[in-house]
Amino acid sequence: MSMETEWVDRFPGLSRLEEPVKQLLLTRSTVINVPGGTTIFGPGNSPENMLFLLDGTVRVQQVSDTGHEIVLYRIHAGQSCVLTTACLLAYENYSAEGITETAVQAAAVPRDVFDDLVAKSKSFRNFVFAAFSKRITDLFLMIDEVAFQRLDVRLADKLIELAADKDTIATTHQKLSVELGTAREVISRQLQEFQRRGWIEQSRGSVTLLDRTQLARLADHNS
Amino acid sequence: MSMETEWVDRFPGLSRLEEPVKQLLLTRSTVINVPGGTTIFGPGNSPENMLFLLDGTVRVQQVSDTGHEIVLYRIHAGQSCVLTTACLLAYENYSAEGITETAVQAAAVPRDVFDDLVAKSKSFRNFVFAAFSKRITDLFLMIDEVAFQRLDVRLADKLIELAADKDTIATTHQKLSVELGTAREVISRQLQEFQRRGWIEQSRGSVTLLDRTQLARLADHNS
DNA sequence: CGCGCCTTGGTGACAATGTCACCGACGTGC
DNA sequence: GCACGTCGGTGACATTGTCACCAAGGCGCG
Repeated sequence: MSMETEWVDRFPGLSRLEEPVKQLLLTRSTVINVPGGTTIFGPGNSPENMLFLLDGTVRVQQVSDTGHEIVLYRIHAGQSCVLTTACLLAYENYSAEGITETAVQAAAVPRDVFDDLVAKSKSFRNFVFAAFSKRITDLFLMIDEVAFQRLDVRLADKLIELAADKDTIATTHQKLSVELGTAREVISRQLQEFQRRGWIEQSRGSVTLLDRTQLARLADHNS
Repeated sequence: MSMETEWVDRFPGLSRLEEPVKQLLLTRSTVINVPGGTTIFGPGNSPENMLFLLDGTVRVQQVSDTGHEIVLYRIHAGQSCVLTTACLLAYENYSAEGITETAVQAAAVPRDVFDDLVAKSKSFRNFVFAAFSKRITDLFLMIDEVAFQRLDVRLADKLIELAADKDTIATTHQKLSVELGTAREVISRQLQEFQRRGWIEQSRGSVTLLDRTQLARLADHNS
């Protein structure tokens, strides 16, 4: 019970909203649970609700008409799908899709409630615009990286990001190539080079970081 | 006089707003004129107003910390700087800058008026969110192009875009390389190849399209 | 178990693109 | 005329992308 009545307070960006706004969010939203590996939205599959992620992560990626894939960004617990949903509402024909990477718990807010909140609460407006701004500046950074950053630097950076607090990443060369928008062979060669230097260890379907310091040094060098 | 009182009606996205909203926009905004080549916003230079472009174009580009530059998008007459301005307000430390490519006439709307309009008018909200969505989907497309599209295809596409209705483009290889986020030498080689095929003609500081059909065929082939 | 079949990763050859160093041609200001 | 900066050309080389193909591991199924 307390789960459904207090999720707003556990949401970093929303906890400072006015009390009536919180109540509106709580009473008019539905908490949903989605298993991992589900496609939440994608081409021809627009969601009718705005989602606020309470737990889990959603991966947003894009399939090019050339058949290539690239991961655009991730939505973590405490963030909202506002922009993606808004995009879908405005432009049907875009190719990005959102996939749950883990089991996800989210609060679904209907479109009209969202519009109502934007109209009535200045702090909610700030929250929404801040989310948009953050996303756009992140996309700017991503364009810069894809266009100008060396691949070894980007891979080292991505390995550290994916490892988080663990030392072993359960992933394949293929998945890593989608993360960076490159080819599987290229990832294989770079990982071999990292392994040759003793920075990582590989086995089928997993990469283990041995020397995080050196990886970080490479990643930060030109970032 | 009629210029200052009717710009809202000449603005495609705003002409269908409610009458009171239009009045608010007109009375609380200032029409400004800026010469070409001016940096409207950039690092450490946040504008305090939202701009609605009445005439001219603004080029938004980014300087990487590696020294590379890339053009992110352009704002044309009839569009607004909403998102760029919003971004600047939220995150000071980003590296994009906006430069007027021609003499520009714009309506400047103070931040509090903008906020007021978002609160009061549903159609204005739709206008703003549509602008954000369009920008984000365009950035998605750009990431796809930078990551996966061949350079000859992108260059052919860009040449056609820059030519618009004319046949001769006044630009340098250096500027074209910034448009695509690549190196000047690469542009030089590609243009030589296009010239060898008889598709274009070059002279110092200008490119003339001779066979737009072939260029378009290359550009559309994988787009 | 043996047998397909898919996934995962390795490899070499080659193409496309990026980087670097350097050059000459052109234009501008003095 | 001369110095200087901009513009574009060139060759050598490094990095990255593409393609074709291969071998090992895992999985289901008779």
